[in-house]
Amino acid sequence: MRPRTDTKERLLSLAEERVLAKGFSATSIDELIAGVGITKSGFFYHFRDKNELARALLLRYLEQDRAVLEAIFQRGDDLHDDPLHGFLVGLKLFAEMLANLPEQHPGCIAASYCYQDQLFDREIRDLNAAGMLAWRQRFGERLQRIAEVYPPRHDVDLDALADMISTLVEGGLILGRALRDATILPRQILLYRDFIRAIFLGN
Amino acid sequence: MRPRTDTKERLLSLAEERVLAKGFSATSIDELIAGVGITKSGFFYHFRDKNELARALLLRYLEQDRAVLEAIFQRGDDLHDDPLHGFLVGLKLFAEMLANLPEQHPGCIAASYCYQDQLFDREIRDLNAAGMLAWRQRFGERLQRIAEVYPPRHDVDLDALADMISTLVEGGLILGRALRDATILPRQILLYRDFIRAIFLGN
DNA sequence: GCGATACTGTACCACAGGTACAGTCTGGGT
DNA sequence: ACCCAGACTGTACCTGTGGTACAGTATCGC
Repeated sequence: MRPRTDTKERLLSLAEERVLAKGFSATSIDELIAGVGITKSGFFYHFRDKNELARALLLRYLEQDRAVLEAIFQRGDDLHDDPLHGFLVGLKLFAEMLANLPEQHPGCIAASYCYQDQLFDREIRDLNAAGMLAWRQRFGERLQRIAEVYPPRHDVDLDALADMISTLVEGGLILGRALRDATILPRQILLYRDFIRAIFLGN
Repeated sequence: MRPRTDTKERLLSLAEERVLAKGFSATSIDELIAGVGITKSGFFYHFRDKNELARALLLRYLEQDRAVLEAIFQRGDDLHDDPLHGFLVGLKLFAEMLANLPEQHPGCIAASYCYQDQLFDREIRDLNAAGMLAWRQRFGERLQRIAEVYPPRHDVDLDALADMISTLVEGGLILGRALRDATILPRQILLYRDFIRAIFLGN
C-alpha cells in the first residue's frame, strides 16, 4: 500500500462533516479512521490528541470562510465603485451564493464549538472569538466608509450593524437546519440588505 | 434520608447548564448524579435512558421560553393598543430584559441540539422544528396585523421578517458567547426594532 | 542504501453509557 | 398499626471510546 499524502485533509473533511452533524465529543476517532481507512495509530500520527484535531478543524474552517466571503464582497466592490452600492451588490451575491448551494449549508464550526466550548482549551476559544471579531472589523470598516458618503439620518450603532451579518448568518444556519429549509438564510441576508438601504438611502 | 420530590427538576436544571456548556454527548450521567447527589440507579428511575433526558430537557426549555416571551410581548400589547406600537414596546422590553440579565445568557437548548441533531431521534428533531415554526407563526400574525394598519411602502417578506427575530436571538446568543459580550444580543434586538420602524413607519 | 514520511500492529487502561434486578426507606392514606 | 406507592440504593456486568505506549514496516526521493 502506497502512503497517501492527503490523509490529513480527508480526516479533517470527514471530521468537519461529523462534528457539524453530531457535535465534537460524539464524533469518535474510530469512525473517522474507519471512514478514511487508516488505523488508530495513523490518526495519532497526524494529531497528538483529539484537541489538536479540534484546533486544526477550526483553523481550516475560519480560513476557508474568510477566503470565500472576502472574494464575494471583493467582487461586489469590483462591480460598483461606490462603497454603499458595492456592498449592496456583495450582499446580493452572498444571498445568491447561499441560495444556490447544491444542498443545505452544512453549518458553522465556530457556532458548533460555541455551544460546546467547555470541551476546548483557552486557545481554541480565543481563536473562535478572534474570528468573530475580525468580521466585525471587516464589515465595520465598510460601514464607516459608507456612512461618510451617506450619513444616516438617525444614530446607528455601526458595530452592532456590522455584527448583524454574522448574527444573521449564525442564526439563519440554525433555523435553516432546524426547519430543513435552505431558503431561510439567503432571505435573511436580503432583509439585511433592505435594512442597509433603508438606513443609508432612506428607502 | 427522606426522599426528595424535586430531584427530577434538579437533574434537568443541572443537565441544562452542562449541555449548554459542553454539548449533550459530553454531559455524562455520572456528573449529573454526582451533582444532585443520587446514584446511577436513581437516574434511570427518572429517565429510561439518556435520550429521554434529552427530550425532557427540550420540552422544558421550549415551554419556559414560550412563557417568558409571550409574557413580554403581551405586556407590550397591554401598554399600547396599536399593534405596531405595542410590538415596538414589546421589543424594547425584550431588549431590556436581555440587557439586565444578571450574567451572560446561558444559551438556547434548541440551538445546541441543532448542531448535534444526529444524536437525537426523529421525535426530538420534530419538536425542535415545531418550536421554531411556532415563533414564525406568532410573530407572523403580529406582523400581518401591523401591515394591515401600516401598509409597508415596499414589498416585504413577512415570514422572513418574523423569522428574523429567532434568527437574531440564535445568532446573538452565539456571538455573545464567543465574544463573552452580553450586550450583543440586546443591541441586535434594538436594531431589529429600528428596522420594523423603518418598514412600517418609514423613519 | 539511507532517512524521512506515513503509516500498521499489539497491548493496555480508565471511564462512560447502558442493562438487570433485588433491596430499602419514607410519607400518606386506610 | 399497616400497607403500598414513590423514590430511590447497591451490586454486578458488558461494550465502546479516548488515550497511551512503542516497536515495526512500506514507500519515495535523494
